[in-house]
Amino acid sequence: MRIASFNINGIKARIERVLEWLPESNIDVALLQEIKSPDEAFPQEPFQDLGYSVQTHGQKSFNGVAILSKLPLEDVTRGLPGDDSDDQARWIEATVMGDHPIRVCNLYLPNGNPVPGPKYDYKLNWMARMQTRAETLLKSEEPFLMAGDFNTIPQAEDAHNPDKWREDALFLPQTRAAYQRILNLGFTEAFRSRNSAPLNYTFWDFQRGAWNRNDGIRIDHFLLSPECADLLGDCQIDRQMRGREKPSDHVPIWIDLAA
DNA sequence: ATGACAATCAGAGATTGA
Repeated sequence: MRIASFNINGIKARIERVLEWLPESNIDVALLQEIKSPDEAFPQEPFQDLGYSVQTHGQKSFNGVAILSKLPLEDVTRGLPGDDSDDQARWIEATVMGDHPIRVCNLYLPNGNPVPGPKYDYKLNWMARMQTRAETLLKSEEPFLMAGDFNTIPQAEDAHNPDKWREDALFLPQTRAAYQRILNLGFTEAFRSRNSAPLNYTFWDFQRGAWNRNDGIRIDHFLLSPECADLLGDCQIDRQMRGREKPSDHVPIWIDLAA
C-alpha cells in the first residue's frame, strides 16, 4: 500500500494537479494539507470517480487537511487533542483497513513566523500537544504513522542554504528540539531511513526562482511507529511535480508499506 | 531595508504562508 503526503496549497487551485498525480504515482491513500476549503466546498466527486473515499477537516480560506483513500477508513477523528479553544483545522486521523490496519495521522503543523510572537508560541504549544498525542498512540502498540507538512527543517543538510533559515521558525533550535523530542519517542523518519543524500527537498519558494536554483527545504515528513516501521518499503519524493503547470510550492512524498 | 510569488476572499488590497 502506498501512502502519500502532499501540501496542495488550495484544492480549488490544485485539483487538476492532484487528479493527474494520484494515478500517475499509484497512490492508495493521500494525506492532503492546506486544502483551504470548508468541508462542504471540497470537491468529492472527482476523487470518488477515481475510487477514493474522502474525509476532510477544513475551514474557510486557510489550513485544512483531508484524507483520500482507496481502502476503507474507520474511526475518523478531527482535531489535535489538548486545547478545546484551538479552531485551526490542522489534524485528522483515520485507521486504514488494509491487511494490517494502520492508524494514520495527517498533520499541518503551524509555520510559527514571525519569531518571537504569538504565532511561534502557538507552534511550540502545538508541537507539545502533538507529542502528547504520539505518546498516547504509542501506548496502544498499534502500528501508526504521523505524516504531513511539519514546517520543520530537521538538519542543516535539509536546506539548500541553511544560514538563511537560522532565525526562522522552521529551523530555530527550539523548533528542531521539539521535533527531535517526538522522534526520540521511537519513531522512524521514513525518508532519512532510506536516503542519506543531501539536496532532497519537498518545498521551494515561489519567489526568486527558488525552484530553478534548487533552493529548497525538506519539511514534509513521515514518522513511523516501531510496528509501522517494520512494514516500510520504499520512500520517495515526487520532485517532478514542482516543474508542472500551476504547481504547489510543496511536492508529494510517499511511502510503501507491507500493509 | 524592501520586495519578489501565490492563494483566498472579495471585488481592492490585506492577510497568510515559509
